[in-house]
Amino acid sequence: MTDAPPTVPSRFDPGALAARWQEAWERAEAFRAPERPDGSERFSLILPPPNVTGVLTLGHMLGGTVMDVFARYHRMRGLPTLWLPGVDHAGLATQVEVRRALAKQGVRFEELPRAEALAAVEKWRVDHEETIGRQLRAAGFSLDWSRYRYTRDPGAVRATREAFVRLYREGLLYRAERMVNWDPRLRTAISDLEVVHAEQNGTLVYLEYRWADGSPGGLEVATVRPETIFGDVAVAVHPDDARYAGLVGRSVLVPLVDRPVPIVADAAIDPAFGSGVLKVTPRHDPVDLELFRRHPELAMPPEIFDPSARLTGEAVPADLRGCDREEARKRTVEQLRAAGRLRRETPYRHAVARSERSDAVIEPRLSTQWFVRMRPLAEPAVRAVREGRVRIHPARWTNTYFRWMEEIQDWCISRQVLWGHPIPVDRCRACGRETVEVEPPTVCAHCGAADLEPDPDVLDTWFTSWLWPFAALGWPDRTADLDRYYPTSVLVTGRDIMFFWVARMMMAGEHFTGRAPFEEICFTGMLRDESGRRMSKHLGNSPEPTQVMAERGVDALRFAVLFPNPMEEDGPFGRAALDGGGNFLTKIWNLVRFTLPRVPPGTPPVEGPPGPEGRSLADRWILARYRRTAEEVDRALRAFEPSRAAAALHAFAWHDLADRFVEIAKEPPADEPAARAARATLLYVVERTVRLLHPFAPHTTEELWHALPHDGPLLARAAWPDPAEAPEDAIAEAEMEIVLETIRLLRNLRAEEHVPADSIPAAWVRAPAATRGLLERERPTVERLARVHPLDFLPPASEPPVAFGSRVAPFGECYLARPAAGPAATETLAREREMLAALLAKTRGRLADEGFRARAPPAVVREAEEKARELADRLRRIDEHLSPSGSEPPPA
RNA sequence: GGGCGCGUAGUCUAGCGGUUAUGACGUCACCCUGACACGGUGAAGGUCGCCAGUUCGAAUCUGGCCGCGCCCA
Repeated sequence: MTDAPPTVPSRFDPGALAARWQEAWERAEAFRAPERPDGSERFSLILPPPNVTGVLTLGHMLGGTVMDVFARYHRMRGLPTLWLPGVDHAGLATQVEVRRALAKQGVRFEELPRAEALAAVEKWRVDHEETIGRQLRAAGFSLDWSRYRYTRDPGAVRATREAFVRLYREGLLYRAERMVNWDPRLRTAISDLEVVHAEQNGTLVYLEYRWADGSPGGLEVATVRPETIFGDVAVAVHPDDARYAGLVGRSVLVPLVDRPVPIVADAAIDPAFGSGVLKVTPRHDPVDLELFRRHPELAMPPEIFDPSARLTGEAVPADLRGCDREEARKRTVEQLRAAGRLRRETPYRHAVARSERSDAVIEPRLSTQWFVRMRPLAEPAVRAVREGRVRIHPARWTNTYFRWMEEIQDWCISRQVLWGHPIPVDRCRACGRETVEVEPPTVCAHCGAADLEPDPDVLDTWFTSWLWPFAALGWPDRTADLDRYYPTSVLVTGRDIMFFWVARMMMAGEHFTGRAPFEEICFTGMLRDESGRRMSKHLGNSPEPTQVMAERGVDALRFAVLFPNPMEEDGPFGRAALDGGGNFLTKIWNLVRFTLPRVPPGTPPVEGPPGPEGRSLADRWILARYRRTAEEVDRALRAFEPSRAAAALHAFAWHDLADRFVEIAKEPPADEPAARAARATLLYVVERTVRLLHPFAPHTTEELWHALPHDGPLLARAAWPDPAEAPEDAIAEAEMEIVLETIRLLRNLRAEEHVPADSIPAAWVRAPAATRGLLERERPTVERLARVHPLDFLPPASEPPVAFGSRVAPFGECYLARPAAGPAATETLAREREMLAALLAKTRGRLADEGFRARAPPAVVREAEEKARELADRLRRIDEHLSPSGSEPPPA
């Protein structure tokens, strides 16, 4: 209840207001999900944990806003709602950051003692964790901080070990020597997904491998990696390649070291590549490795690179040992040239694999790592989507999901880095067997010896992340939260981590809990800058969200990322979008400022729409429009299309409510019941609109709601409006359409006739009785909004007045008295005639078509006939205006 | 190379078989009208990438071509 007339400051200051309400929500624990809620419906989702070391980007703002809209919507609908926050330790990414920071101080991370290195990372983590938390709060996200989790907290540790142990015991984990993607800068294996391929200019080098038996000449072998010749075990040709028929079985000498290797035949060789002879380096090329495995007669290949991809080992000439790949390549080529073994070099464009993390060129490397067998895990995850238990939005990504799942490769999960979850495997020095337990063991499970050596590696961060939807809720324990809020309702994330994370979570969910981890998957688009480039840290074109917030406020930013961006497409973000959001919120602010003085002191909180007593056409119309909008918002939000909901509210609030209804409401009706109804309708629609906008612009609406008569402590916990409480009214909508069209035509005439702004000319409408009745009833509105006076009416059959600007509407004609002498401007009318004539010809053409009459649905034919009749009528009336034979205008 | 998607006013975008193709930004004209100039009113601006086909009817469906983007090799 309000005693004094409530007001809001005339200036909209989004900054101060946001901080105030964020604090109020947190103090009230407004977003704390009930522990043991009643009922069966609930809404839950997890925040995709941002990297603990990073900062929030605008991309996070988009995803977070989408999630917040969903969460706030369902919370207001009364569902127990959990939105769980958390951060990801992002092992490798974090270590890279810390390494870089230390390097600036002249400290080499690799040279620090293990304990010190770990402490440095841990300190970094703690510092940055706070930043992330602050940013998430500043964004206004309605997260349940009481359930905050971190991917290396004790619960996550246990969940990770549990998952590993289960997979191990189920035979879905194995340790094996495989070709992996090796990052020589970070000196660790990484997964296929962390590798990016890019075209690059290189050189194809043609080498001469001379005959081992001393015959003159040799074979020409093309390679882009001459420095790897020391790892060769063979050269290979295609078995059907006539050029080399009969040579298979002979041997050639590896240049520079003159080690003999055999010539083998293999169908995988492309005869068109280079000379059709390929060197075989099994430890450093996946294709070569496969070939090697098909040829058991070949010798075990030598290792020629150390973990930093520097040449090493007996097979490498002493003077090249210790060189990195670039250096080695240069020097090898020089030496080959000097030795006369370099036949030629040609420019060559080829795809180079780089580490996503360090940008280092990947060195394919045969090494011993832990792998997850993915195929058995993929099947249930595919089935969940195929059977419709999980739906992907936009649906077209479903195919991509299936395709990746079908071609899935085993997942390399061991990393040779310091920071992360240690691989929970201990090897017994006594018996050599592995002990794999959830609780860290002290003795060997097989021989009981207390001489255990832990596995030196750590797990890929995603090995914890893929458990997150249930691990963050307490798994492997059967907690109340897990019981209540799992599976989660929806996952919102970017398409870029569909394979990294989404698909793997699906697999983990199905495997460890027997259920898919979410019911819906929503992929958001990517934000692009004003010149259309994708925003990325790399390009430096992604502004810092907190800075953008400082410009127009957090709500403006939320609107800016959401409103112009349909979920399925990448969307532009820039000045225009931000201004669009800010301007809209200013509009809403002023809408409430207009409303407040019209709310009498002591007005109780809005409970429903005002009764029908005294309702004007405009009142009925705005209620009907409001209802349509509220229904569309509900529909869109349930269809996971938040930007459509935002667009519907934007259009309604600005154009129907502010531009039309408020303009009409400025002149209250003379009689008290009607005036009361108008005020009550205004208050009702404005209050409800503020509610509907709350999920999109929570801070601004919270502030405004408190200025309006309200009930309850916070809008964030207030009820979502039921659209059906407002009456539908198709008649009011149709009638109002005629009134607004009349106003538009008269305003149009004013502009065309250059009527001065302060002049109020007379106007006439010639229309059939029903329309005339309607416009007579609404005369004050038309007169005021069109700025004409008086508005009079002409009978339908009357001669049209001459020398007046005129417009022809479907329902009648509008005339405006011109203030000055001179011919009426008829260009617009003539242009309209032209357009209508063309349309009429087209419509008549259709009607003349036998096929159309025979095959089109009768309703469509009838519609066309109606259209033709109406167009002919309007044309006739326009012609009357253009060549008037009419009488003098009636007296003004 | 394989797959997926997208080409609609200067820019971004809605529509995805049947009205005069939607809205925003920008542009032009008029207006500081009593919540808002971060505003109001009005206007201009489009052979819906190109070519065939299906259909009584195509921006919308199909095929081809051209251009662009993304993912996977």
